[in-house]
Amino acid sequence: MNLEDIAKKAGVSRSTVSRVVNNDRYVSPRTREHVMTIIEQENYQPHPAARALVTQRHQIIGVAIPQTTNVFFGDNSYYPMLLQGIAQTTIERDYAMLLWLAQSHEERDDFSQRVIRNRQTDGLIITSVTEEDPLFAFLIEEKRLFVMVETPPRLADEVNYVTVDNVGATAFAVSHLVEMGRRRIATVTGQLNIRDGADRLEGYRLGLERAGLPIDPQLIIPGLFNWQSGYDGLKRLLPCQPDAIFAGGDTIAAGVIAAIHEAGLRVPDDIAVVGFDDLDVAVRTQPALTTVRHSVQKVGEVAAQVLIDLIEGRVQSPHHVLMPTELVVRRSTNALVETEEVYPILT
Amino acid sequence: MNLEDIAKKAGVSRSTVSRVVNNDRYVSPRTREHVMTIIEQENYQPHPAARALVTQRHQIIGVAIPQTTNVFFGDNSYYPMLLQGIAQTTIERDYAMLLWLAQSHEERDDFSQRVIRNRQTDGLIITSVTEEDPLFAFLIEEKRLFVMVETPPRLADEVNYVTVDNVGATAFAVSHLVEMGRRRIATVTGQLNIRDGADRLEGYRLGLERAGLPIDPQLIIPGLFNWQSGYDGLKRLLPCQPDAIFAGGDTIAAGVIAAIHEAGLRVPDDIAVVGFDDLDVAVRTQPALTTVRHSVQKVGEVAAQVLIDLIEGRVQSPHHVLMPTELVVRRSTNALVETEEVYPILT
DNA sequence: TTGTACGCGTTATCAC
DNA sequence: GTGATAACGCGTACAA
Repeated sequence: MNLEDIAKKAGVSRSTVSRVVNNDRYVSPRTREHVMTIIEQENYQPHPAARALVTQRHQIIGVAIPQTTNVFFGDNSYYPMLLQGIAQTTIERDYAMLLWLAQSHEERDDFSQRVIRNRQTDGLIITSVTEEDPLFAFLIEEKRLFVMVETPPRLADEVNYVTVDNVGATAFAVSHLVEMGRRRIATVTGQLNIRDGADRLEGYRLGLERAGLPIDPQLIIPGLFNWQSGYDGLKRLLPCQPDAIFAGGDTIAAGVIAAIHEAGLRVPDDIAVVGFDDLDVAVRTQPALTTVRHSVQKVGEVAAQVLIDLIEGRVQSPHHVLMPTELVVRRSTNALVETEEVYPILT
Repeated sequence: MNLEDIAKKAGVSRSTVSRVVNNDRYVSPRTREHVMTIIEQENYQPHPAARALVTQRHQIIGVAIPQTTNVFFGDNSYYPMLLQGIAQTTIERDYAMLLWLAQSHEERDDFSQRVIRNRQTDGLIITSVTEEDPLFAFLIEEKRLFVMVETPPRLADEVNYVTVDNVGATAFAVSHLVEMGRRRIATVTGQLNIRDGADRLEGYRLGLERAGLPIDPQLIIPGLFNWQSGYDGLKRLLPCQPDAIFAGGDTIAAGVIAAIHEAGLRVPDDIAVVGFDDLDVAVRTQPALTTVRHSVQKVGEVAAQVLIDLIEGRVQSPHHVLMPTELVVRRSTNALVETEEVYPILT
């Protein structure tokens, strides 16, 4: 079934059917209705490839995740939530989503090439890009349309992105620890070559500075966004006797808490813990975790909206969005809290 | 840059360039090499829509996950692992992956329609389909090419699928509990309208039967594939004084273990626990979890291989694959085990 | 308001 | 081996 067939059945020309399909104004209500009946009766669908060939639009957006396997499906619901958000928007806007998952670190160049060479998408959403990632460089070089879901490693004012104020939110979280009477505040970071990781470390420093506290390099443990880093990190910190830990992510925080318990110490009495992201795990630690909440799903939604708006020329490049965050205070920093107290973080 | 342009630069016809691009035999080595240089020099890529229009192939496979949001990104790395496996194969076979994520339960019909009506894929991989899922019915009705990654809810001998022997593996796990001296073996199941959930319950029954143990309905708690179900499930089981729990999934098992500890009991001394899947969480419970291991990632890989083989006519429908499983014995059932012992499960 | 005619970039089928 | 040429199914100026 194609335009021609429908046209014949309806006794009109191909163009008229095409107009009906594309909601063109110049069709009389009668013919429109008539053609519509035939279309529905025959369950006709325009052929996407034929349409793409002439419009040069595919109604598909790509999502590229250049992280290695273990990060993607590690103990970590970040990517699924992001994808869910993107999916939401694509459905609303009648697009489809092409997903690119990197396999191993070694094939990074291969992966980038593959994503770039593919021409079946109208634009790209990318995340977790490290500074030296070839994908980023290629996209810039080829002048491709893309939106990042974190602050770009460079060219921040030329690139489209949607992110949260990692620096400000972390500083706010650190201030909270100070308010709770903590003075030896340590941190276990996520990957520092990912912007989110680096920015949170910067926020940690900013928070200490604002409180007039010194920055002790011994209290800064670089890690990855996973449980093990938190666990190992705390063990390394113990000799320095910290009274609070800011973890670069909630899964890190979960590892930290496990290690604190294993050392026979109590949370928050001996060491308070703050995380970032408010993942599922945050309400499941013992005690529940104080953390910075931001909706990863919402970030995904907005990123897809921005990308599609760019594709359809509704907005201009570069386009930047900063999503709001809030501090969710639970018992890992304040034993007196009922279940949780939520404070908006102004940036 | 299109075929025509390349042809002009190379001083040959469009057809010749096309032959070079598609590795046709009937091109002399000289011309092939010559054309190749131009192609690489111009960084030429055939336009996928134009190609799809004539070949009726898109080189894209679709993946549809009709589960609601919370299941997809819940405390559960099943889907990410599956996607990673599928991605691996699509990259190897030079395909791309279109991902469909359902939003809410209510829009299930909408979702199915959307997946079905889209014509940009050459075939579909679907998972977590409940018996009454409209997607399954639509796919059958429209005679679309698809592969399931679990046993189909019906028409099992007509539908392509890749799965593990849930029944046999679970029975084996239950036998292991019996060998360890357990007699009051309870279970907390996953969704019973998903085949994996139902089959594991059947395996539980089979395992008890083989051991000559009675089946006590009070010891069977239906749940979902999540932590909370395990936690709540155990609380309901406590009055029945079970000495072992088979959990329908590892995340359920993690919830079970947490609740056991909260009740002041010990694992495995008072209650032994077995899970299914060997997710990351399995080595992180206290004590580490005995579980049925099967590579979800591998299942994804194979499912994509089967689908692409079907698309390319390398194999015939219906095609069925049963993936191997093994029992990983850790301390949640046997306190004497060093770290783990692995036993293949023959089916 | 409707129809005609052309082009989008390929592959496939012929001649040569 | 190579080169014309006809599809593939659609959108869209332009003519009517």
